[in-house]
Amino acid sequence: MAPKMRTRGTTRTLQSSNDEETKTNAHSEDSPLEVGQAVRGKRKGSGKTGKQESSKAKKSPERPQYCHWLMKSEPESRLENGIDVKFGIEDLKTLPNQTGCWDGVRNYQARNFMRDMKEGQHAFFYHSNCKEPGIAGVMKIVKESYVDHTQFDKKDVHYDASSKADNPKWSMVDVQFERMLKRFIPLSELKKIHLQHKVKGGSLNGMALFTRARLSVQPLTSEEFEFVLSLEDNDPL
DNA sequence: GCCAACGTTGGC
DNA sequence: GCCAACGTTGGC
Repeated sequence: MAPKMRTRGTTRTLQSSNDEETKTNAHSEDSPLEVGQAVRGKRKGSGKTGKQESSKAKKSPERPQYCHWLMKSEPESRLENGIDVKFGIEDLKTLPNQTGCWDGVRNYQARNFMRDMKEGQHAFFYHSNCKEPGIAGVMKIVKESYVDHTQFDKKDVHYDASSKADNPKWSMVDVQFERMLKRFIPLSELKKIHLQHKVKGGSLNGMALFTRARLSVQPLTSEEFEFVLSLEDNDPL
C-alpha cells in the first residue's frame, strides 16, 4: 500500500484555525469521479459524483491559491501497528504508470491543501523520518482530490472509525513520478539557506518546511519552488 | 469555549 | 531513542 505519507499525523494536521475552516467544508469531498488509477487495488472509489460542495460552503476567507507543493513520506521501513509504512520515491516509481494515490493523510490542514491541488501542478517528494531527510524528486498531480478509501478500511493503518461513508473526512490525490532531482537536496542545506534568507532576505525566508515543520502536505510559492530547483545545479552547500 | 493531559511528528 | 513542537481530546 501506499502508506505514503506519514500521515498519520501529519498529514493530518490542522492547524488551528485552518482546519476548522476547512472542516467546514468537510463534506465537500471532491468529486470522485472515476477512479483513476489508484494504486492500490483497492480503491474504493466511490462513485458518486459529487456535485460539489457548494452548498454551504462558504469558502472561508479565501485561501491563497498555491500551485506548488511539498509532500512528505518515509522512505525507510517503520512499523506502525505492525504494518510497514515505508513509501519512498523509489516505491512510487515502481507502481504502474509510476502513479499512486496519496492516501493516509489524517490532518485537516494537510487534507485541505490536497483539496486545493489541481491537475498538472507539481509537488516535491520529500523524504522524512530517515537518515537523510530532504527533497528527492518531483511529481505531478494527476487526479484531483477524492475520497481516501483507507479511512473505511479497518485493516489499514490509517483507518478512522469516526469517519462515515455518507460524509467522509479524508481525501487524497493521485500523483505521478516526474523526475528525480539532479541531486538530492538535503534538509540541512535547505535549513542553512532558510536561516540566511531570514536574515538577509531571500526566497526561502518563509518556507513552510520550517515555519510549519510538522505539516506533511504543504504549499510552496512559485518563487520557493523555482529557488529549490535552482539548487540542483549548484554544488551542495 | 478553556485548557490540561495526551498523542504524534520528525529532526537530531 | 530523545524530545520539542504542536495537534487533538475531553472534562468542566
